[in-house]
Amino acid sequence: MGTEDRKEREKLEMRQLIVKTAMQLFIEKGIENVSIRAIAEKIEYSPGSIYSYFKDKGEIIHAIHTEGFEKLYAMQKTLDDVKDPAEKLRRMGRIYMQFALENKDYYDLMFIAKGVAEKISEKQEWDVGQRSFNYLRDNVNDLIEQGYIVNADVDSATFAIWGFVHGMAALIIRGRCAMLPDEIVKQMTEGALQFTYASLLSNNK
Amino acid sequence: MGTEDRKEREKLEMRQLIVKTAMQLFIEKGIENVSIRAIAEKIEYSPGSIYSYFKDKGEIIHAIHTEGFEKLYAMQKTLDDVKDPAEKLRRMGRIYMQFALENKDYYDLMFIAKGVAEKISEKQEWDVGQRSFNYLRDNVNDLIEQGYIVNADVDSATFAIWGFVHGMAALIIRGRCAMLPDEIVKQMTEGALQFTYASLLSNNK
DNA sequence: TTCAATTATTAAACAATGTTCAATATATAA
DNA sequence: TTATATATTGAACATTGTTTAATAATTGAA
Repeated sequence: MGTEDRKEREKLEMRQLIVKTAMQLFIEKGIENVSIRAIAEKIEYSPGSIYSYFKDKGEIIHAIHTEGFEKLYAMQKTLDDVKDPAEKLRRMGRIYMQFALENKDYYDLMFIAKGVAEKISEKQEWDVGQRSFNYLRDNVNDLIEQGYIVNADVDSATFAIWGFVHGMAALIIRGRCAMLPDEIVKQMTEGALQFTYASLLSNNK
Repeated sequence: MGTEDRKEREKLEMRQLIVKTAMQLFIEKGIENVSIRAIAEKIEYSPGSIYSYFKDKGEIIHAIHTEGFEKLYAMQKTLDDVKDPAEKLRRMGRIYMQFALENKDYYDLMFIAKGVAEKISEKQEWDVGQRSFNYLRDNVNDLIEQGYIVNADVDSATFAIWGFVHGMAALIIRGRCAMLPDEIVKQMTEGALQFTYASLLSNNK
């Protein structure tokens, strides 16, 4: 009897509906301004019903968070066939900033928001983030092996590069550049990327 | 009659007491887990009373935020008599990271938390932050003039350097390095600082 | 000192939040 | 059709930030 399969499928569809709706509202009204009640109302269920599908609000956020990492990794994978690690690094930086600034709500959940990282250390679900981190780390390793980077261990260099792009993204997303016109911020970001990558990648290769 | 002066002084003392108590609780229980009621209880006043001294909770947070910038600027000023801009940059980076990691709650409010930056663009109170930013920017300008930095405009380079240290601080403070032991993170941070500053500062001066 | 006016403080109330749970409705298997 | 399992509900709870009318304390003048 396939009714159990169907039930399971329906349960999954309901979960996806909740996550999708939550994300819509997050983008629309800001992450903090979305209540369980608002999500419930939009999908025309009672608030209590959501708790049959998610343990708590954090679990919904965590589901979106995972979705975000899938998106980011998919964008990174488009660089698979870039051979030169220096060129790959430059492109990765731009892709990262592009993802962050075009998906501010996802990025916020993934790398900035509180109450998400805690879940991560509980579960083993950092995997999905680790995958993206390793994609960068592997490339930094190539950079070192091919002499583009000297006098640095792979982890320190990776952390530096990640910190650099994350820092710019986080400052912008959390409004710490709000006193400057958007256009200027854009120029500064591009200028910073060029300056930094030109400096970090030794031309004495 | 000096009673008005006294009243004003008392009002100020009360504000300071509220801010001080709020900060204590923030550090103790985490910023999100501190209610107006909890602050009121600790100073043995009614919750409503606090609203005679602050418009809303955000104004309390903003007061702490300003205090944090005073602290940071004071630390920056200890580098006033460092002549060599390269050495000054290296030290500034370490001071920044030190401030961030030893005052995580202040740093969070100043550069990461939501609902604080909004207040800033309302008022003209970004000044206090601008002062710290300019301290870095002036030094980057010196670096350019003295040939330590080439092929970069001052704003892009400043944003890059700020982004770099902020990125590392924010990742650590918001638990995105929590899967690694503290000791490793510390080493990576130090390694990243060395690697980055060595790379950014041209030795072809 | 006494009294009116200003100021400070409080307690209660509001609306909104996340979450729980007994009651109800629905769908399933016999 | 009936009994059992599942899904859904709506009301309730505790907690939040904030407002406000009532009360207490303090002030300056008579």
